[in-house]
Amino acid sequence: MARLIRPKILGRQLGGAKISWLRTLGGSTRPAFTKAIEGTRVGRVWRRAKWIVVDLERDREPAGHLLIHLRMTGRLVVSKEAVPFERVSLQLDGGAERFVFSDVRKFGRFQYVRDSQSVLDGLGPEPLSKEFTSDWLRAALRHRKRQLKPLLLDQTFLAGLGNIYVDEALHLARLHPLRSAEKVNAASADRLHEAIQTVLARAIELEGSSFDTFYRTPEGQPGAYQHQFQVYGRDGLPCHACGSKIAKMVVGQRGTHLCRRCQPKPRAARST
DNA sequence: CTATGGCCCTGGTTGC
DNA sequence: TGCAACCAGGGCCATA
Repeated sequence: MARLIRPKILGRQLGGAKISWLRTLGGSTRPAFTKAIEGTRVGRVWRRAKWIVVDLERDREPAGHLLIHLRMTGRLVVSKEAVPFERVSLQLDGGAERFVFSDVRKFGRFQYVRDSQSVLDGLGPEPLSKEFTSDWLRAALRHRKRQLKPLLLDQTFLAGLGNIYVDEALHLARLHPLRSAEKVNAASADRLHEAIQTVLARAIELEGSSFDTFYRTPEGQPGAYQHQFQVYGRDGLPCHACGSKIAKMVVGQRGTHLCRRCQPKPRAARST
């Protein structure tokens, strides 16, 4: 999303803001937000974990950042037309185009911060960075007692994985979501490391997963990773690897999909 | 440190 | 057919 929206806003000047859902701003008031944004120019557009970061400049000097989190149904669009479920929109270059944050469920954030550290500090490593090595993962798992699925969803442990990609990565690594992290042996940790990178790289390449009317690129196009799903949303269907039925369970209030044959349950967690 | 559950929201799907 | 219950790419917070 950061990469796709970048060419549409880079270097452009931001004008008036229209805020139709206050909580989207994440705590600031309409006047404070508007004053901070108006007249700034878009510098770098980058990403950290699930945050899209838009660096702002005023007279070539740093002037804070927009921190954008799409949560479930957030979407970024540059458009002259009205966009359904607009929550925040910013004039671009005083012209007809607007930079719009649309969000059906209103969970997303489009907030201004002077300093991005407070929000971005404390996040785990990027799964596609050099920092995230199989050695790092092996060591990190060794001293954690949590179940793999909630641990991998924890952004302070590893940043950027969501429900779909955790299920897909665990299946590819042949690991049960309830397995305790400390009981993952070195070979399994290495498989998990590789699976996480494989799944994420491929999903980014295919521009994400679109299985209903939400979840679109800024062009309104669907992604294509949903065609690669091995387990997510495939409960009751045969596993592509072994043919047995994909199961669905609830782990940490999240729907969790797995193949019980490819991802056998560890003895200690055998009761659930 | 870990686990659990409520809450924030709306819309599409499921099931009676 | 109609309507209520349930579920959804996420994350915060309080409590135990």
